[in-house]
Amino acid sequence: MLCKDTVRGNIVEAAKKRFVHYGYAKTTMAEIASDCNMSPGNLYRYFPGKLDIAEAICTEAGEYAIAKLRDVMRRPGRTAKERLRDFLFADMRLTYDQLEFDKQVFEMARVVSSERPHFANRILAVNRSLLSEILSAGNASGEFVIEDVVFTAEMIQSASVKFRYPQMHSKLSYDKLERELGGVLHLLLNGLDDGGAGREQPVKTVHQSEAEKLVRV
Amino acid sequence: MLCKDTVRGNIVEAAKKRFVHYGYAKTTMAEIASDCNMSPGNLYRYFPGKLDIAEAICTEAGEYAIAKLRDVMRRPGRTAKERLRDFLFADMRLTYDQLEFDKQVFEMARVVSSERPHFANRILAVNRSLLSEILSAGNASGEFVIEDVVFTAEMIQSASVKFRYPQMHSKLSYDKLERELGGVLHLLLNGLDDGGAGREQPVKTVHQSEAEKLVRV
DNA sequence: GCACTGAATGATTTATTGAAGATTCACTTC
DNA sequence: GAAGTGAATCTTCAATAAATCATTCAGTGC
Repeated sequence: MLCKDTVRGNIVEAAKKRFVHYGYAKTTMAEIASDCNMSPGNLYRYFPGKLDIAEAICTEAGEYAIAKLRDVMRRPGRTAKERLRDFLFADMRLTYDQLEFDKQVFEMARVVSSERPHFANRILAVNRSLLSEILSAGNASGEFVIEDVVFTAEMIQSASVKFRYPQMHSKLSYDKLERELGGVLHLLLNGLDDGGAGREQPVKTVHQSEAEKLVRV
Repeated sequence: MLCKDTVRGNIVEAAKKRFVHYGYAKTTMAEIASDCNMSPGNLYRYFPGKLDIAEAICTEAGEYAIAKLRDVMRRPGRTAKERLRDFLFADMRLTYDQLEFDKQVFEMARVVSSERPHFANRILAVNRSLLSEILSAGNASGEFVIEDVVFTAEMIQSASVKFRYPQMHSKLSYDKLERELGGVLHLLLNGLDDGGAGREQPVKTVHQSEAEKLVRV
């Protein structure tokens, strides 16, 4: 959180209120300036443009999320597998809470990541570095035997894309998403050819028949 | 492929030519009708509307893709793992070839799957049933020990979402996608805690440093 | 010369409206 | 009466006019 006492911090706070309440597109620079008791022109002494104010807000939110994830990651007394699970679920939860229920925040995030692709990449890279940390710890403890930790982190990101992109969330309830992430994680951890002993997945023949009914394309 | 001799088949063929050449939006019912030497009104004796003609075309394409995947799946003398690999790569390749290079086809697919969500679900369900077949064969041969085959097929679909949605293709070259699918597949097959012996992944410290440089959010 | 103003500028968005297109239906043809 | 017509209707699209807005900059006050 930027200091509210600085002019820059003030602008960010004022803009955040407007963006969250009315949306990015519907907020004008004049309104933000007016909220800060200054003229529109003066905003440009502190930010190159409107988009940069939004980016600053998103950066703040990103930092908050990273901090939260670090907390989750570093809870004591957990195995690397548990940490990985905690991390992926927390990440999904953060995205879901931030973007699923707030149209305006979603709009802002969409604009920023489409106009500033670099921004989204940076977030993804930080996320990957945290994942790598977990994997390395798992290597150290003997739980994992991973040669290329960063590559593997990238693959975990690829496989969990569905749980980090809100466009996909739109169709699925949080419960459904949790179930799916659980299933994918299980595969990622154990692979397809594990022993199969002590698995919690029940055999659901209902699914089979449902799927079969649909096979008519 | 529908029979060209039926009126219905004729309409589909004429519409396909137009849609592929000029795009869905830019093609008018009057044009399709004219190509079939009939009046626009008469089209409605054979299809409820324009969208249904597009859906018929997509269904045809879907059937073609399924047939191709069945061929790939049933190549003799392959292990279940190899079959799974073949299947996922072929699936990605089909999507890529059909949608990545043809703006018009992509437009049609997008319209149909957004206006007729049911359609996309059916395709996905068929795909899943083929996946299940592979997994069951793997169970039978002892390669896999999977309790709930259909659930697992669903999870494989979740984890490979990135490789079946063309929106995501936009940013990545085919080579990059192949590399990623290879990596994800490796994880899915072997899990994170496998022995690590005889792995083909080289340790690429380049990645590490690249990622680290970005970690500045 | 640093912090700021506010009118000027040019880009973008919104509203309006005329045209084009999807769909319907009363009617014809064979 | 099954197959087909084409003008009528109602929706959607596209062009453009009007307004709004982001951004700039010459100028003000301290």
